[in-house]
Amino acid sequence: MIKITLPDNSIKEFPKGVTGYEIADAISSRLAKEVLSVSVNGEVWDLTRPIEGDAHIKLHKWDDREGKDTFWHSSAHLMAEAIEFFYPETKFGIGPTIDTGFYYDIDLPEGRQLSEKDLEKLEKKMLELAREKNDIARREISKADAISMFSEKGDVLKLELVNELEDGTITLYSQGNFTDLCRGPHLPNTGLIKAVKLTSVAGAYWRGDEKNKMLTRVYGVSFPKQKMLNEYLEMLEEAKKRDHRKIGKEMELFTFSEAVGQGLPLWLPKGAQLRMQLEDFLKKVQRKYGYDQVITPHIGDVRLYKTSGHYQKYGKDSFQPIKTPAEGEEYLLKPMNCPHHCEIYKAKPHSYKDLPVRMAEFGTVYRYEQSGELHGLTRVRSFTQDDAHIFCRPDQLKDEFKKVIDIIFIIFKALDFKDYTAQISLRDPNTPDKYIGSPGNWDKAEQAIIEACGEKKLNTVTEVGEAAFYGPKLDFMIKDALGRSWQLGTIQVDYNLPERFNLEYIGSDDQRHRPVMIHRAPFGSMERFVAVLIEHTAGKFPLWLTPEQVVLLPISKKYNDYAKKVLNFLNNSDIRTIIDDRNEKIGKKIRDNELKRIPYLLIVGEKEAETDTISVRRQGEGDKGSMALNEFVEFIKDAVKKQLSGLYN
RNA sequence: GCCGGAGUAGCUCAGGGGUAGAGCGCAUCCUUGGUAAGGAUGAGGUCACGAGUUCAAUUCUCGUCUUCGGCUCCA
Repeated sequence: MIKITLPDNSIKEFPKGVTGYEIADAISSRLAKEVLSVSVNGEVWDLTRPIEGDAHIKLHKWDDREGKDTFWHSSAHLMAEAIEFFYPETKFGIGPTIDTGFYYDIDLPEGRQLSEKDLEKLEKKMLELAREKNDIARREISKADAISMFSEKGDVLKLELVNELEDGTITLYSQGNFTDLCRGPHLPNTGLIKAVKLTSVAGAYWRGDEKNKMLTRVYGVSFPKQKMLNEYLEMLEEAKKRDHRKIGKEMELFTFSEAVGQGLPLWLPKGAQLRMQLEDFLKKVQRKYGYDQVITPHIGDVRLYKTSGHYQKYGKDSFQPIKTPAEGEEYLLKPMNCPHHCEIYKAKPHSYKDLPVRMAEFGTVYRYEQSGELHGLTRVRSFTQDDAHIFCRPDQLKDEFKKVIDIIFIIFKALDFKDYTAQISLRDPNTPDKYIGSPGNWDKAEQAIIEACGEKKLNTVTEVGEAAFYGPKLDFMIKDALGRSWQLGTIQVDYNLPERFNLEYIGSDDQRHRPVMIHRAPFGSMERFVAVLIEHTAGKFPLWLTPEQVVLLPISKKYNDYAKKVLNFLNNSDIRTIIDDRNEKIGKKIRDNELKRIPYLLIVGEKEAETDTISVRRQGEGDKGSMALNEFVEFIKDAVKKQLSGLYN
C-alpha cells in the first residue's frame, strides 16, 4: 500500500500502482466523471498513469488551469489526427495549449494549402473521432527508437525535436491511428471532447525564427460541453462588438489618416475630452500624493539617450535622428521621458531633506514599432505616457513603491476594474548581457519590489527574464468585463539611470549620495488605456468620465428655445450637455441618442417648458419621470461625486 | 520586418473588361410630434496610389501605400 496525500492534507491508502482516475473514483463517482488530469508531487500526470509510491496529489477538473491544459493538449492531438486523415503526408511541428485553446503548427504536403473553409471539415472529423472514445495511451520510448520511427515517417520536424531530448525522457502518446511525440499529459480518452471550434489558420515560422520554414498554424478551442462552446462563441461576438477600433469610430473618439502616417492616432474632440478627463483625474490624485507636474520637449539631443543607454539598446532599430541644417546636431524624437526628467533633477542640488522628488508629466513619446505590429490604439508609434519619476533615498524606496501601488488602486477603483494580477518581472541571471547595471543594485531593486508587494498583500505572479534592461518591474494586468487580460500600469525600480546621469543628493553626513529612481505609469499610455476602457465598458463610460453626459431632446421646434435655455444652464453647471434639435420625431431622437451611449436623455416639451422641469431618461433603462432643473443638477453632481468619493479629496 | 486576406460614397457593404449601386448619415422641403426608425426630393465616388496588358481597366497582371489575421518585437 502507498500513502496518497490530498490537497486538504488528508491521507488515504491505496495499493501501489493506483491511478489518478481510481483515486477520483474512490472519492466520488461524480468527481471521476469530471476529472481530467492529476498533479503527482507537483507534476501533472495522465489519470491512467500508475502511481508507484507515496505522493501528494491534486485532481484537476475543467476549472483548473491544469485541467484545461490537459484537455486542450489532447484536443490538439485530436486535431492532428483529423489533419492526418485528410492530408496523410503532413509533418507535425509543435501543438501546445494557449490561454484559450490550442494550436498545432503543421507542414502540409507539397502543394496543399489549408484555408478557413477547410476548418469546418476538420471540426466534423474531430468530433467523429472523439465519438469513437479512443483511449489515449502513453508509452516511453528510447531515443534511438524515436529517431528511427520519425525518420521512417519522414517527419523532419519531430526528428529535430527528438534530437534535442535526453534519452529516457521521451514519451509517445497514441490514440486511434495517430501517434505523436509528446511529453503529455493527456486525457484518458478522446470521448471527453464534446465541442470543438477551429478558430483560424495563419502562418508561423518553425520555432518562431524567421530564417526557418513558414508552417501553417491552425488555432482551435474545445470544450467538455456544447453549451460552453456556445457561450465562448457569444463572448467572441461580444468582443467583436466592443472592438475599440469600431467603437472609437462610431463614437468619434479617434481616427487615423494615411496622410499623417501609420500608427499616429488623431484624437477627435470627444476622444480628447475623454482623455483630458482621465488626465485631470490623475493629476488631482498625484497632487494629493506630492507630485510636481513638469513639461519637457518632444525631442532631445541624441547624446542624452547615449547617456541613458537607450540609444545603444534601441537606436538603430528606431526612428533615426533629426539633424539641424547648419550645425549638424542630432536630435531624437523622445522615446522616453526619463532622461529629460533626470536633467530637471540635476538643475539644482538636492538635500536628503528634499527627497523624494516626484516629477510627473503626460509625456508624448515616439517609438518605431514594426509596421505589422500596429493595432488600433493599443500599439502605436506616438503615445502619451502618464509618466512620473520618483527620485528618492534608498531608505525611502519601499515606501514610495507602496504609495505608487496605492495610486494604481485608486485608478482601478475609479474605473471599476475589479479583477487584477500584478506581475513581478525579474532579470534572468543566465543572460546578464541583456541588462545594464551592477548585480548588487539589481538584487536591491528586486528585493524592494518583492517586499512592497508582500506588505501590500498583492496578488502577484513572478516572471523571471521579463525585467526591463535597466531594472525589475511590477506590471498590473486587469481583467475586463469579458474576462480578457490587459497589461496596464507599470512600476519600475532603477538604480542605473541615477548612476549614468550622475544624480546626487547631499546626505545628513554632508556626503554625496546616489538617489534611486522609480519609473511609473498607472495608465501605461493614454492611448492603450482608453482602448482598454472602451472594450471594458463597450463605450458606456462612467458618468464622471464620459465626453457627453446629457443630451436634450425637444419634442418639436416649438420647444427648442426652452431646450437651449436648459442646455446653457446645464453647461454652466459643468454638466457636459448637447442638444438634438433636428427636425425629427421624438421616437427617432430617442433611438439615435440611445445608440450614442449618452447616459442621460432629457426630453422637453410643453409640460416641461411650463414648469421648468425636464423629463429624464436613463440610457438603457428608459423613462425615469420628470425632475426640476435644479434637482437634476444636484442629482448628476451627486452621482459623479459618488463615483469618485474619497479617491482624491 | 515576414506569411496570408482586404481596400468601391462620411459609415456598413453589394457589384464587376464597356468609366458604378443599396441602407444609414448629410442637405432641402412637407409634417410639429410625448419615450427606440414619419414622408418626399437631392447632393456625394480619380472604385487606395503608380505602372503594364487591352480598342477599352474600378474589374486582369505587377509594384507601392494603408488596413485586417497571425509570426517576430515591445525602453
